[in-house]
Amino acid sequence: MTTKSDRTKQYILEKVAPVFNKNGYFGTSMSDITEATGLTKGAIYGNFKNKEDLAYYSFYFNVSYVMEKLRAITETRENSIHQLMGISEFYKNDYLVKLEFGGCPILNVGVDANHTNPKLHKAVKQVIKKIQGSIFFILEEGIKKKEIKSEVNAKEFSSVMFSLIEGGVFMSMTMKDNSYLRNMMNHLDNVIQKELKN
Amino acid sequence: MTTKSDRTKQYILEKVAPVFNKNGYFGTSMSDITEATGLTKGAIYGNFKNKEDLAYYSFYFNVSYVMEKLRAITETRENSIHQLMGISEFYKNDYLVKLEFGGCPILNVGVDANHTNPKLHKAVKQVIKKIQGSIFFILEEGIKKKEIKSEVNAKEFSSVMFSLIEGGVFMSMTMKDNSYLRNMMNHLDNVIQKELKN
DNA sequence: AACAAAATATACCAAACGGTATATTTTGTG
DNA sequence: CACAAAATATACCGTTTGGTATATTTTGTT
Repeated sequence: MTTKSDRTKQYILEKVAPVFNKNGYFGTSMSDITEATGLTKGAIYGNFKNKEDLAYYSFYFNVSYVMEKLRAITETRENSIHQLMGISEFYKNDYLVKLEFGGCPILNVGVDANHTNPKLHKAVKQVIKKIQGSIFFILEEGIKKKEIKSEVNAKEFSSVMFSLIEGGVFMSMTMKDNSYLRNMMNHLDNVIQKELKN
Repeated sequence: MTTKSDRTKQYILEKVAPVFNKNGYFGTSMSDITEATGLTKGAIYGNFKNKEDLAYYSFYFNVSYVMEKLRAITETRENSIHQLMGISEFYKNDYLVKLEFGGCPILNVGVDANHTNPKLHKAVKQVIKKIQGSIFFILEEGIKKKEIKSEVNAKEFSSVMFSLIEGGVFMSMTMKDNSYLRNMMNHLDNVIQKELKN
């Protein structure tokens, strides 16, 4: 059973998470937050310890969408090559539509929190490690199943693949031009076909 | 002849530009600025119109280092392939050393200003266009001189190459791990050799 | 429907914010 | 070295900041 507080917490995150994602930690004030939610400080501070706490949960709220999508892709496809291509496809199509959200929370908070908020920065690092770990796992399984060339360095490739994604996301977001991310994912597809596929 | 004001302006930028680069626009307060410079508000506002103005010049101050380096690389090398490899080399070696600076200003301000500061955001877009334009020019010249395959899409490749760089920079900065950018530049070298070189 | 507990609103706090008017000091020139 | 102009420091402004104590309302249970 969900309590009133649980529902309000969720509601607040829904409204506030995109604001943090767009404006950053210092760029988001408590009055931005009360305005976005239509609630008062009493309600906000009754549900979250402080601004940092709220930013922290907002980050995970934002990141959960991507995490869920990636999980779904890797679960519904058996072949490792198809899994990797699925990720690329996601960023090529679905992802850019979701940019009303304010772009990639990993990128945004990664930059925003790097020199200013150790707790948030640590959270970003953990999420990156987790996603990169998932890619690494797909690669290793693919090598085992002989779908992927045995000489592929899974650690290195997972690093490059994630960097490719974030690079494309940054450029498309900043330039307001989808072609950057699309070009990057086409490039990734090409690399997968030529360098990975057995 | 340089006036006192000119010298102070330069001094302020030297001290303040890294602070803006690290902490972002809202994360940098006027007291951070007076503290970093050892000057008072009177001196700051006597030399810059306001905080935004200072952030604007700080961005160009930060970006000038990279611009200068890239210019030097393309000027000292004749062959287009060597020019591109030179850029990769720069990011692999020199660049990571300069990270005390607070990372790539294009990345940082690109993310920071995107939804909060149109003037700064516009400045970032212009710088990106300029650098990407330089890469594009190298590619086209290389194609003309038959150093680069004629079927290469220069527009697309310049887009991918810049995205590769920023992706690697973001990951290395966020993860505090040089290998991301190094892996990306190795990947770029590989692509240049295999897909570009005639 | 009563009523305690939980949740939200109101009213307030000191501190910090960006910015300015003015006083003081430093600078360069005759 | 005098002296006006330029540059910097000081003192202050109203507003907003994140946060809290308390009053009021809403909620769920008997």
